[in-house]
Amino acid sequence: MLKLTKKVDYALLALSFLSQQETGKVVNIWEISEAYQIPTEILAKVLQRLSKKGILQSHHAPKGGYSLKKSSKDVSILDVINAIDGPVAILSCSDSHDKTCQQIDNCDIRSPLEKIQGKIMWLLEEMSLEEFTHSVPTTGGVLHGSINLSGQPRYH
Amino acid sequence: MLKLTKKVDYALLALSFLSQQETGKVVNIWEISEAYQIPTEILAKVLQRLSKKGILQSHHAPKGGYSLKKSSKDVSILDVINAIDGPVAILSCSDSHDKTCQQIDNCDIRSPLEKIQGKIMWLLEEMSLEEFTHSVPTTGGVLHGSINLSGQPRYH
DNA sequence: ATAATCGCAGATCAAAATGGTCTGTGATTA
DNA sequence: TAATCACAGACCATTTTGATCTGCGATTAT
Repeated sequence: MLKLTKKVDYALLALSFLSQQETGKVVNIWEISEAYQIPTEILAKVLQRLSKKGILQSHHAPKGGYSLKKSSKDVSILDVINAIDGPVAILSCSDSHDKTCQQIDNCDIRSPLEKIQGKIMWLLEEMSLEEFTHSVPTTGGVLHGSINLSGQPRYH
Repeated sequence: MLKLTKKVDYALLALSFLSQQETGKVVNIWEISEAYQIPTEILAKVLQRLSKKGILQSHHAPKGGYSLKKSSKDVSILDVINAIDGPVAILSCSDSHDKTCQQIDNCDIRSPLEKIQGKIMWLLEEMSLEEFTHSVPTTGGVLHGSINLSGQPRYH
């Protein structure tokens, strides 16, 4: 299904939490897990990956914890998904060249779907953590402001 | 992960196959399963759901099978996903009101992500089966023609 | 009318992905 | 040097998904 994993949810929640602290504030796992009722062990793994990918800075000591390494507007949802789940792939066969797929040659669905995937990635890249801090006006973004040529409903 | 299920893949392949036949042509499961190496039993289920949702017409008899019920340009990817997997939900908690989610009140990620979900649904609704038949020009759609305000790469 | 050919339906099993737990290690600082 | 924190990897549980099995029901050609 077209669904985010819980780990990504946890990551986003944690990052949202951090981006609402005073900048540079160091927060430990327990505080975050407490705030959102997330099991500490799994949150630990999630935050580790985020720090490996340069999104968080870890402070490995008593009174330590994690802090944001970048400005919240420089971290996109796509960055987070990439850090936690790896690259987005709508199709299971879209990673380079999947040997198991017999019908690459006569597969008509691949390239249209890759087009959609590209657009989804772009959407995810457009939105930054900043949007999670309450007071941000509205999303902006091309799609939002553009004219709906389709005659179809827009869902937002 | 943000991935389509195999069943949806199968459905799209089958529909792509059907939309490339002469209109109204009746094709049975075996032919499709043969063309793409899909297990017949599971393909059967997939096609059944598509016919329940009014995308396919079933012909329940010898020399029977399935045919497209609508024009391929009137069936969107979203229609197919809805028929096979049920409604798209990026977040596990976004179906009406999930009791298990303790922090609905202080959840900052929900509404921004629902916004993204809406846009994804719109993308999926914009693309029809017609795009799978080779000779179609290019996608059209608002996103494609719009100006990229972001300064970021576009992925397509 | 009846047998062959097709789809319909539900139960059930297998595999994979994900979520979660457990145990122990290593860095830093009070 | 002991307390507090992150780090790391193995491991198990759960859920989702994919696939299979069995039997039934509709339609048509003979």
